[in-house]
Amino acid sequence: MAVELKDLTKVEDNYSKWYNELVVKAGLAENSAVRGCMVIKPYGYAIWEKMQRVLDDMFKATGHENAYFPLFIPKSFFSREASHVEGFAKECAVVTHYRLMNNPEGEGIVVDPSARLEEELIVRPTSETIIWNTYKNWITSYRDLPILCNQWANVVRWEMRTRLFLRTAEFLWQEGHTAHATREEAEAEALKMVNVYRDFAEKWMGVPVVVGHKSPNERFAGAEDTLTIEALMQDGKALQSGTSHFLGQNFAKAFDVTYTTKEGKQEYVWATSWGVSTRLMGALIMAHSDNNGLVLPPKLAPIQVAMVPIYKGDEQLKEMTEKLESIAADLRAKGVSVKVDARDNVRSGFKFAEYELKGVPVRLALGPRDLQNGTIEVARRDTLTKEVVSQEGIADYIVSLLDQIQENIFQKALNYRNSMITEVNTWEEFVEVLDTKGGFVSAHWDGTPETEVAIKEATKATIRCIPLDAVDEEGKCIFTGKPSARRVLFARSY
RNA sequence: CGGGAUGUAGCGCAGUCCGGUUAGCGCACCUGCUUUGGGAGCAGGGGGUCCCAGGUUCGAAUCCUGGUAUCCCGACCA
Repeated sequence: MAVELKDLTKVEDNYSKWYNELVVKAGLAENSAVRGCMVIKPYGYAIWEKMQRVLDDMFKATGHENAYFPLFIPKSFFSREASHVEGFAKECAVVTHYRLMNNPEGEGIVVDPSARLEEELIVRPTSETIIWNTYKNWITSYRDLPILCNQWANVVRWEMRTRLFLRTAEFLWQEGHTAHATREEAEAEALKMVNVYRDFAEKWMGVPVVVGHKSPNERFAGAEDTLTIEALMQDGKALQSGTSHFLGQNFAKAFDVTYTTKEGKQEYVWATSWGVSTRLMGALIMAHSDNNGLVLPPKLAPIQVAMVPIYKGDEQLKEMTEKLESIAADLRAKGVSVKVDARDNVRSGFKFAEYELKGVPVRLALGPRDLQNGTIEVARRDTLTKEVVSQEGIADYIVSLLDQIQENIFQKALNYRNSMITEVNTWEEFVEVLDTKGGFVSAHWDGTPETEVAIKEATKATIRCIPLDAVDEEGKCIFTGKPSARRVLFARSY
């Protein structure tokens, strides 16, 4: 597998190609025979599995349970919440028939026209409606609340244009759906979960994110408030990486979900929903990769340490491999995932390049010279540096090195991200920064949807979020000059 | 759905304009020998409904008509 990555460039369309090439060549995923859908290959899926496990633990630790709801949603459920259906209607896959038959007029198989469903089924683009239709049966009293459920599932959104991991017609995700007795409790839940996402992105993926509110234009269809984590990619575009919605009583009203309070009154239930998807894989790839390929944070890397023997002849191969296996055993005992690569059909230089492409954080190489000196070569993926160290205490050394790499990857991304938040006060500056530098632009906005739309039409930039930690600051909208109370973050985005 | 491009071996492509040997190249794959501290070299070998259907022709990967698929740029993207 000879691999040559093109230069990583900041030029927008080249970056797209580069990204796509990287995803395919690193063995993460590929386009499938089905339009807009992707095949996640074992190496990519291993990363996703690790993400799943960590997130799942975080959900459990915050009191949530897993459940599963149907893939198909009756059309009538789907249309109960007006703004919800409006937001999703244009991208739904619809099941209309339930049977095939042999083609009576020739070869092949055709849809049996007599097997038309009385009511069409929507392949879920998100599960609020089917879940709230179910919650109706689960909730009668304040004693039934809160309900804190999460679902791991696939969903389908028939997008016009798709990109591996970032926007695929089918994608994997988790969606949490909670029901609460009070507005305050539901709002706190939405905030709690967006902070879980922030922790996961920063501590596990090494991707710094800005947490904030979406503007009304960018809000989830059917939500009263949408909280988001926004990450910045290396080409200066933002990526919405996870969202947590306060749904108010919209779905409770649409599905008539009420409960009896302690005082015996009937009240509508308050709701949240929150989700992250395989899009996080895209964020992981685009936040850290370099011209040699992926750079994976140790905490999510399927292989944390790759070991490559340097040898001549079978005897040396055996000798080096044995030594490496014994070091590997020490590392495995400390919970490190290790691959000893004793393949004899590719040369060591090839293996080096391959593990770099795949983003393996640490590579060890052991040759006759090392065996004689009691040393081993340690190469870091994040800095692309190599050093020769003693085999003495190597396992502990590697364990702490992995921590250092995790931290370094995050710091590097954080420094970059911080350097890419630019405050501007005039329209000219705003346009200039977007066109030349990219990244987040912190600017005043008059708070109206009309202005946001106009800015989007003029520059393709949208409000990524109104940061939670935005300080109150009097200013004038860069577009209309009307008064504004705080800055918001604009960016071009995926 | 608009604008542009492409479909030839697992992948990437040449050949198509101007029809004519047995359809070719690189990578990958298989065999052998030599190599091995950063993507090995040499020799040999296997693999093709040239996207599909129809037409023109003595003869079509190549020309014509229709279909279809994919990609890029827009539109779309809670």
